[in-house]
Amino acid sequence: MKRVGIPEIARLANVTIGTVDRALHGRKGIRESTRLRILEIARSVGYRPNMAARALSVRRTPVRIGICIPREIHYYFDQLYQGIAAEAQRAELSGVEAIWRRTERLGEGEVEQVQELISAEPSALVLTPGGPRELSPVIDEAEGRGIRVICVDTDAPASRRSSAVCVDPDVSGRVAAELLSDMVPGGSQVAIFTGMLQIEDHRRKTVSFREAYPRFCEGGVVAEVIEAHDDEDEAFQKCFSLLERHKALRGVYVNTANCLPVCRAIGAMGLAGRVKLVTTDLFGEMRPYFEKGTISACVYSRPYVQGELALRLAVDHILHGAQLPRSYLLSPQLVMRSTFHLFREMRTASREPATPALEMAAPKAPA
Amino acid sequence: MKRVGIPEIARLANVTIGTVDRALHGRKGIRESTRLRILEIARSVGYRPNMAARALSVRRTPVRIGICIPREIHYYFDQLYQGIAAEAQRAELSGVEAIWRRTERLGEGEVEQVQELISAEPSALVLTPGGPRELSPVIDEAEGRGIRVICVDTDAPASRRSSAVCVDPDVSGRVAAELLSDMVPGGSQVAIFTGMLQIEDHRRKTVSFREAYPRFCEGGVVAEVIEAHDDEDEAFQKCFSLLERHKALRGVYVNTANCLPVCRAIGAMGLAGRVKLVTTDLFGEMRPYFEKGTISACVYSRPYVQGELALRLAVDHILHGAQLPRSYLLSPQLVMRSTFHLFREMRTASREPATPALEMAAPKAPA
DNA sequence: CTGAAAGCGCTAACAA
DNA sequence: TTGTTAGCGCTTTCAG
Repeated sequence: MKRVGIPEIARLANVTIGTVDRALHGRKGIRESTRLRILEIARSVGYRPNMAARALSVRRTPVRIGICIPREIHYYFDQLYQGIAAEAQRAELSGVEAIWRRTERLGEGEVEQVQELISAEPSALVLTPGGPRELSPVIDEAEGRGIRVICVDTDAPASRRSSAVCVDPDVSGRVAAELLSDMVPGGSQVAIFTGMLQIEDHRRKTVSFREAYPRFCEGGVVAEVIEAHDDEDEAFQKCFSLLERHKALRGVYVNTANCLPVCRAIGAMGLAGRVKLVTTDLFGEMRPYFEKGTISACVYSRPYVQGELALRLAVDHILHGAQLPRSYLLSPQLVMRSTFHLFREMRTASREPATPALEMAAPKAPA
Repeated sequence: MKRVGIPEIARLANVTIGTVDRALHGRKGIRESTRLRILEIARSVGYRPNMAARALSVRRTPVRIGICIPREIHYYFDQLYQGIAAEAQRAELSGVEAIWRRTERLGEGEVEQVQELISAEPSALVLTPGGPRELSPVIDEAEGRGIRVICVDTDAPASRRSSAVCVDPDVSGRVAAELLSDMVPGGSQVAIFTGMLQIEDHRRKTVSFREAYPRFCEGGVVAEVIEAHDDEDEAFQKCFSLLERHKALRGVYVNTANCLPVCRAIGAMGLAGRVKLVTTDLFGEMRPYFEKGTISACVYSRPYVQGELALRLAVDHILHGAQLPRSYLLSPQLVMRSTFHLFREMRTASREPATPALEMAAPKAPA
């Protein structure tokens, strides 16, 4: 029951800690017989190494993990940050140090930042490659130097990155199509609001929705795909005129964070709840539209969870030697009126320090 | 950029490490002026404590966490086990030891097991209180001895347990109602399949569904509530005759793991996809019914995540002094045809993982 | 009030 | 082949 360490094993084996160390780690310079004897003793007393002591002792090159992610966009990357930071704090106990570089926007100046990170010689890098084309050579260079690169949220599939934690945009679009088709009658017309189709993420969500919707909804038609360029006024105007143009419209899928103007336009037309709305991001300002039933569901990529997971993969790999999956595909979380209040993203505004949350959860007040 | 420690601060401040320690920790026996001076220096050099060293230095009593959960039921508790075990393995790095006690069934002999765990004097207990009434005094005793008790999956709200990680069954029933009402026309009749209404979890899901469904679906009616006692044949028979009795039935909500016979009955009647089916648990055998569209959605409590979270709360509390929320309410995960393949539960029925290796490889030095 | 010193359990360099 | 010893950065106790 009591925790025994190397000194105790040494005592039991009538040797010194040096010898025990050699035995336990398969080092050279020890007779096979004593090694076996010591190992047997270690096993019989249930020896477990004290990792804190080890970390403290071996700290020649500290374990460092470089992180390069953008600053917030409608809380999205802020959630990603908090997820990574929460996990990084935990890893600190195990002697892991996080080196942060945050870019102003997704992809902006990331090449330079990542190169800086590489020059710090970390054991791993966690990145959101905004411009996979430009970044891929840098990623490959890092991997060439033995730095494991883990992409998070966005991927650089053509690079040699070791792993990627993402929600597949195709799945995101498809499940939105499935949900929406479940909520409208057969043959219904629906529309898509996106940001810019040049953006990989927007394009793929849009394409997979278009492709999946008619399969899920017999006779269903995607009447329009509208680019609103993540501009509030533009989105409102375009949605408003869309709804006037297509009186038969039964559903709208918004695949950017820019859903509020769409909610407002639908509300202004008195169509809240009648035109089914499926959105993509999740943040505090959406609350009233969940409550009123304007938003029927949200297909959310859970950046907080992705961040935790990405850093955890890195740490588990470095410290435990765990294998890195080539990619780690998460299911998006479906958020609805009955559940939105349970998500940390809904506690907006207040810059709370990262709670020890693996998942979104709202601590409720003591009864 | 370089990491400075207490000795370095001591040098800079022309004091010894003892004094720096006093300043940093607000201990008594230090002049206010020197304390401020040291604090200022620490801040300016960006002091971050070395957690490994602290852990090593301060830990006289090893950190143990007792865990008492049932063996698997349709993979559910097996997932819970794996979640806890995965997190426990990680925590091992930080010197946390897990003590396991698994009961044969939920609540069966748990009092004895937990009492045994208490006698091992752990820092925390993670439990699934199957019989909250009998277990509450034991929980209270543990808390009285300073052992933090964290309930997972099921709660013992009347006890003095420090925290509980759960999916609220009311929310589960409510979101099922919301989903189903979104998928059927107004005024639709639906039915509920449950296990036994004496079981708290079944009852609450059933009640909240009944209460919520008419609110979400105008004119909607819960035609029947059927207890199938988690018996396959009984469920099939009852579902079959239900579907014959109510030709107008548009949806079914199954709130136990016993959904397969319902799927079969719906299939046998040629109603797959026409009668919308919302289920509750998630396991490999459900795959074909997701693929065929028999199951429209699954409201899943993610025991794996709950397990990870519960153990993590315990560890973060003990090691980092993080506060324990009185309850941690998770949102259930909505699983659909487009996403079910992304869940670990859909992979082959996994056996218990082997006991962790005796010795971990030493952290390898970066190249 | 402040300094000095002894470990925590482990690794690693050097001695024997 | 084995033993000895010096730390890793921090907490803690005992002197001054």
